[in-house]
Amino acid sequence: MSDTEKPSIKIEEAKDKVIGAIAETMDLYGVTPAAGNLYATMYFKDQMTLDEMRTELGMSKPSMSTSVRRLQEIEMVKKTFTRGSRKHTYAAEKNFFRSFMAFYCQMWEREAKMNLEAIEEAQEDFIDVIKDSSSTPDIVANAKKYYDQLEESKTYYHWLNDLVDSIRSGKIFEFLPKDPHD
Amino acid sequence: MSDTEKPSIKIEEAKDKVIGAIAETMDLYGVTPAAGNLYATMYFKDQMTLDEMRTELGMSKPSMSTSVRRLQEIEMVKKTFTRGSRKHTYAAEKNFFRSFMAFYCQMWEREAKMNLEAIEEAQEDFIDVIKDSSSTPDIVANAKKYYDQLEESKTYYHWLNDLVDSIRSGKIFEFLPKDPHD
DNA sequence: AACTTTATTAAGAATTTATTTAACGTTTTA
DNA sequence: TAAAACGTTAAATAAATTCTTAATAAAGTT
Repeated sequence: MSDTEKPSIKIEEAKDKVIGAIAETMDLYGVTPAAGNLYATMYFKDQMTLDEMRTELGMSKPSMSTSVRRLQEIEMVKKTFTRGSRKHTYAAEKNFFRSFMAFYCQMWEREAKMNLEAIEEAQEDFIDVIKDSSSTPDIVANAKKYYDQLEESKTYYHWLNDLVDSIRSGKIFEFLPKDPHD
Repeated sequence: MSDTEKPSIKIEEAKDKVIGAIAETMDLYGVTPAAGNLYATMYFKDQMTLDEMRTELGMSKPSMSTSVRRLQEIEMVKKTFTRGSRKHTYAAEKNFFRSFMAFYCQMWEREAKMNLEAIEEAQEDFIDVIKDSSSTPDIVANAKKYYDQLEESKTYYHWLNDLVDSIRSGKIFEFLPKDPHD
C-alpha cells in the first residue's frame, strides 16, 4: 500500500509525521497550537512570508502575524532579509540547541529574578518582625522559621542562574558534549 | 506606616509577596493559576486537607481536587499519611531541586521520545523514496536533504536524554554544585 | 503626491479552558 | 445497617484565549 505511493506524496507524509510530533511537544514552550504548528511547518522550509503561512496553514494573516511574533519572542523564529521582496520573510531556527538555550535561559532567569526579589523583600519583613518588641515569642519563632525556609530556597535560584550562565557560555557542553564519543 | 503594623499581619504580607511571585512563575510549569496559587500557598504550610485549601483560597472543593492532582502529576505535591484523620492530607515539595528534576526530566523525556520516534519513521520513509526507482532526481535530492536535517536534529534529542540522565543521577551537581564555594 | 501593497492593531465572534454546582460512589462510624 | 463524611465525576456556567473580519498605519511605487 504505502509502497505504491507516489514518492512526492510519501515525502509530504513523512514530513507531516515530524511536524505533528514537534507541534505536539511545543506545549512545553507555552505556545498555542497554532504557533506550534507554524514552527513545525517552518522547520521544513527555508523561509516563509505571512501569506505563505496563511496558505499553508489555512488561517488568517493576523493569526500568523501574532504567532510569528510569539515565536520571535522565544527566538524560535528569526526575521530574514530578502532583497527584492516587499513581504517580510521569516525563518525557523533549525538548531534545536539554540532554541533550547534561548527559551530556557529566558524563562529561568525570569523565574530566578522574580522570586529572588520577592524573597529579599519578605526576608526584610521577617527581620523587622523578629526585631519588633511587640512580637510575641511565638510570632518571632514563626518569622525565623519562614526566614530560614526562604534562605534555604535561595540556593536553588542561585543554582538556576549558574545553570543559565553555563548554558549561555557553552560551558555545559564540556560536561555534556553534544556529540558524545560513544 | 508599615512599621506600625501588627507583627502577625506583617508576616502574612511577607508570605503573600513570595506566594505571589511563585504563583506568577508557575506558568512555566504549565499549570493553571489556581494550581499555581495552591502550590505557593502550600509552600508555607506543613500539610493541608482539601477543605483547608478551599477555605484558604476561597475556591470549590473539586477545583482543589483537580489542582492538587495536577500538582501530584508533576510531583510538586505529595500525599501524606495522617493517622487518625479521614481527610486526605497533602504536602508541597519544598525542595525546589526535586521539583525541578521531576518536572523537566518528565517533560524532556516525553519531548525526546515523541520526536525521536517520529524521526525514525520519517527517515525510513525518506530512504524508501531515495531507493524508489520511480523517484525523479529532484525528489531524491529532496528526500536526502530532509533525511540529513533529521539526522542532524537527533543529536539534540540524544543530548536532552543525556541531560535527563545526569540530572536524575545527580551527576550534574558535580559540574554545577548546589552550594558553590565562593 | 496619490495609489498599492503589506503588516499591524482593534473589535467582535467563537472556541477552549477553567471553575462551580450538583450528583454519585465509597468509606467510616454510630 | 443506616447515616454521615469525603472525594471524585459529570454537567453546566463563567471566564479567558484565540481567531477572524474590518479598519488603520506604514512603507513602497508610479
